Amino acid sequence: MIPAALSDRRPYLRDSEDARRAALVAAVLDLVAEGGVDAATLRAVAARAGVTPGLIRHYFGDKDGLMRAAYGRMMAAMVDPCLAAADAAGVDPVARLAAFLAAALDPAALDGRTVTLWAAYIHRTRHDPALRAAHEAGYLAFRDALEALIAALPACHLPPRVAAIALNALLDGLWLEGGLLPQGFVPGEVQRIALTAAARLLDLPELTELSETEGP
Amino acid sequence: MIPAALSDRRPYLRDSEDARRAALVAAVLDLVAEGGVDAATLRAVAARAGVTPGLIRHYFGDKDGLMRAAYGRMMAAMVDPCLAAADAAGVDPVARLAAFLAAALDPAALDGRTVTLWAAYIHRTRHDPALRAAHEAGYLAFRDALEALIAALPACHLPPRVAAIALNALLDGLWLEGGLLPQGFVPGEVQRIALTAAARLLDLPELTELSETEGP
DNA sequence: GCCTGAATTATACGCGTGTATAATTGAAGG
DNA sequence: CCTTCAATTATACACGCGTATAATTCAGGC
Repeated sequence: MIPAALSDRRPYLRDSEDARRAALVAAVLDLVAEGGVDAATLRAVAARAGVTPGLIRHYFGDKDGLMRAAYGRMMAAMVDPCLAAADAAGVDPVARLAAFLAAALDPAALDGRTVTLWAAYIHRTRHDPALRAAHEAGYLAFRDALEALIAALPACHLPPRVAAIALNALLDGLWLEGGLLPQGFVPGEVQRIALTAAARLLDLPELTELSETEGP
Repeated sequence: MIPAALSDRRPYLRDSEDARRAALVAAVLDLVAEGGVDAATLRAVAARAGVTPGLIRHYFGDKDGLMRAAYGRMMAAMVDPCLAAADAAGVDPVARLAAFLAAALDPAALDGRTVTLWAAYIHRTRHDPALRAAHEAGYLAFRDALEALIAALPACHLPPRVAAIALNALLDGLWLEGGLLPQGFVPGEVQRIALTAAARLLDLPELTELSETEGP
């Protein structure tokens, strides 16, 4: 046996399969957000996850498998908090909608990192059928949730589908602009605009004061 | 002199500097739209433009120079038609706005190719200062034009800045969704939703019939 | 009618990539 | 205690990339 001091072989550390998969996926998302898809080379991913490139092949088969897993994780991280916020807001339809909107444009989600990450994947969704399916599923889940929230509203003069599409587009656009040009808005402005515009689209009384109920 | 039949050297064809730059930039945009940024290698770009990789270096210095030029061209192709449509619509503020909106969501602009192209560049705008400046300039030009159109409107209960941001976000989102999920909408639906939502946001009478004045 | 110089092509280099396969490690079962 | 097998690392390979530089071709000035 070769003494540790003389062997430059990387120490052999075991871990659970779940932990390894999670670490590798997290490394991909970090790298993509920092330097674009190009930065997420297998070697860089492995280094950040503290393992060796071969392990990626062991767990994900090839690079496409890794990227697909990372994309699924990203979509969940974007959509789930909004659904959870609505559910946590109780039963009042207006409060539920306001909570959903506020969560969608939460400063954490508005981070340019997330937008960059999302954009970096978009072009792949057009050519990779698996990614495309994941994209459509996530997008429609979000829009359907929005449509359900709108349908539960007391009075809305627009068909729920139309209102959901328009409101969803408004959220997407604000999320995009807020994430890409953070210094173009004063803090909280993006959320306020979303609530104002949503109120006008849906014939609702002003929603803005609802979001300011988070006192210290 | 070696007979042409024996020389496999590519025929030497001269062209103007403008034509060469335009051909190379067009080749970049085509390739990026088709296969993402990865597909736009210097060799592939040169082949599509009918030249040799060395020419790219001659005209653009390095790959970054090429990509910057292509980005500027893309932004102009997205923004200019909207400005032109508004100017061509005469002096009525409402007609001008409707024309601008319709142009922004024109089927040609709504092509998934354009969205893909745009997304493919986004992550670079976060790290490349020159691209970032180009992005901000194009974005703000668009939004300022929108704000000017809104400010000229007869009555608007929203501050022009807020209305412009919201409407711009709505356009961005619809453009995104329409381009990425074309089969998720019936033809013309995206434009109709944009006009309906804009009318509600701006306290305007319905705008939808304005876009249907294009009879044969 | 040559000669200069820009436009264009050709070739070579070094590097990093994804993939494949072999070598090692350690834990669990008999 | 030994065997077995999955988890992990190490090494090798072939390829395409961006860049650099040298060789060619053509047009215009003298």
